[in-house]
Amino acid sequence: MQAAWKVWIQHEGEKIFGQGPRDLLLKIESLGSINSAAKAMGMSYSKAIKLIASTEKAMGITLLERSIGGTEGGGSKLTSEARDLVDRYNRYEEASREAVEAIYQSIF
Amino acid sequence: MQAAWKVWIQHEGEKIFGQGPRDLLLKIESLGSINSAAKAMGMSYSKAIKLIASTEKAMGITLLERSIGGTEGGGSKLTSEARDLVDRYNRYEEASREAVEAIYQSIF
DNA sequence: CCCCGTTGTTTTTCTCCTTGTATAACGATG
DNA sequence: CATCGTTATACAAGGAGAAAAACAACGGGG
Repeated sequence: MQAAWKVWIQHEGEKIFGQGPRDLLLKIESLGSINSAAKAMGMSYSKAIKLIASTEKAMGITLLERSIGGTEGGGSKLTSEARDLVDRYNRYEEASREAVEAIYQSIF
Repeated sequence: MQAAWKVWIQHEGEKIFGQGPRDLLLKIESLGSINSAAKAMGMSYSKAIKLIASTEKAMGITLLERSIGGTEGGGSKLTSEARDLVDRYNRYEEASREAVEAIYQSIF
């Protein structure tokens, strides 16, 4: 029996960024395309692209630099805003984990 | 844009207690029956009863004293173990809320 | 002995979400 | 100019989960 927690960012009651988008962005960064990242995560391309699009719209920032066509077909890279967001979220998540676990231990 | 969080208790990867069961238990305490509590929460009776049953099984404690039949048809009351669990969870949740919001403010 | 509103189980139905598929545009390379 | 693997959109198909419904058992009171 142990503590469990989840943190995300919301706006007007709508979840706009959390673990899912974060993991997807990291995979895109390492693999170079939305398509391969979605496959690697066992997620359909449709879902991946909708996730990215809705996040971009909700946060009002561009997360990816897309390129279509070319020898390799194209690909996507994270913008600096996306990297900053991922970084902040990671720190937010990690600090919360430590805090929540400590609180749990003190109560249960 | 604001912090959002959720805490629960899990065991072997399975979520065994969280906001949902806590809210349901509180409603049962105030209304006196699983049925009326489920209705008040816009939840189906089937879901409510499964939620209670799975929580009792996972935690190994009895949450409700059920009575079937009688003039009023019966009803359910919380056991002292259930009240203790709800109380601990409330403190766990509230302390976590404060901690997580503070962390969010310091990072974003 | 019947009525009532519970608890509890089971089965059916439905709805939402996800996946899958088809289609199109793109552009560097050979 | 044909090829290739992307991005991107639209729509059909499928499945998982929840709700709904049906049914039985219970027991105090009229």
